[in-house]
Amino acid sequence: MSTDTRTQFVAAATKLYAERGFYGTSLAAVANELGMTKQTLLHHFGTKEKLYGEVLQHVCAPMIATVNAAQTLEAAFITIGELIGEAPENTQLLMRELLDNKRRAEDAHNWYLKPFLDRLLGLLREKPGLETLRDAEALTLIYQLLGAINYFAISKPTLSQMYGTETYSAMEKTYRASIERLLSTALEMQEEAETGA
Amino acid sequence: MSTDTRTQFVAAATKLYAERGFYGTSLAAVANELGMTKQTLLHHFGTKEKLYGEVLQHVCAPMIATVNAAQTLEAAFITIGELIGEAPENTQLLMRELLDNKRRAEDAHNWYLKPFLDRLLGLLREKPGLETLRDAEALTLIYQLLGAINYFAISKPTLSQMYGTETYSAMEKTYRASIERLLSTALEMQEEAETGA
DNA sequence: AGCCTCCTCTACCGATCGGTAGACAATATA
DNA sequence: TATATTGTCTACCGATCGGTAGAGGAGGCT
Repeated sequence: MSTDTRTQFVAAATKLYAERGFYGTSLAAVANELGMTKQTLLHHFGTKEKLYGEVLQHVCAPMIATVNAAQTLEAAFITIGELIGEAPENTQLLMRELLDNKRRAEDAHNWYLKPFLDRLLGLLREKPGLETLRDAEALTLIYQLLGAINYFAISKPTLSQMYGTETYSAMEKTYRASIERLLSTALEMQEEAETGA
Repeated sequence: MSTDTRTQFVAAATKLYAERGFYGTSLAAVANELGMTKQTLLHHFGTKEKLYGEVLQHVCAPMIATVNAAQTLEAAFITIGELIGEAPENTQLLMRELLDNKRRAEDAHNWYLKPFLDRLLGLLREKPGLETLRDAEALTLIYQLLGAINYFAISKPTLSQMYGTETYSAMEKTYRASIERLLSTALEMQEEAETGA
């Protein structure tokens, strides 16, 4: 079975796919990370696409588990932020997938994160006054927050170079508090709009 | 000179780089879009990297011009939203650049959008009470908004597939109003935090 | 012993990659 | 007419791509 070798390959592939993207990462490069040949890699995974599929699942699983365990929307977003901080390369990989999956529309990849989004929608609807929020409004709200978090996460190299690493780490410190304020305010606004309408 | 052929090439390259990324786009594919050979393309641009550089400049220029023309931060974000709506592939391309430029850190590419960000910072500091806002706080605020807008823009295919095109177009309708609310609320919050501290 | 499954390897395939060299036609300049 | 510049082309280069075929070692099972 050698689950060990497989998981090592998946970890190395995650790193490289995140850094260079699917097309920028060769099988030989992934195998080289472990000092092995690409043929060994192919023996375990069959094709490059299948390897990518496993990587995607491996990246999505902890995120889905995290939001499923969260009791409130606020808690969910806090743990999401922590996950991103621990493994920024996962965020990078998912962002690339978001950009690419127009072309792989028919594949199953797209759906890996649907439970994640559905859980966030569910948590949002548990808020008093928002039980009957429609998909469009709820998704809009959640996407604003996800966008703010994820975009910041992938901008580290750019921001560090433009404004210096000191400025960037200062941003990191204020960002979490800022996101929490954004979340609570967005919820209040949404609530008002609902009851007002 | 034949500026015409060059601009045609740049337009075709923009489209393909946005869709497939730098590594997923071959010179032959770009040339094929105009029914020409890759050698003709190379004759005009020298290397693939140089073509990419011109594409990047061509994408950044209208965004910088737009925010420079804007009188207020709100107006700037509204026109940014319109630009993204008109040419979503440009957003896609810039997002890819954001993911990739960790590797091209030393190149000049990264700096194409710095005037854009600096202008937004300047507009933010024109707000009463925010004149002395530090870079970190100001950038955090702006990045949340840019993140929310851009992330939504590149999620169209995914969201359309997951929740249907009707839900997505409903989101599009509410998104702009939602962003404006987010912006005004963020400004209020920031103002309070400043004066309170 | 013999067999079998798992794993890693060398060697190779056709296709495609970015890039080079140089022929040829068209236009402009003199 | 002769020359120079520009633009497009065919033909080719070495490198690398994803993937295939098959040899052979290591260890467990009967």
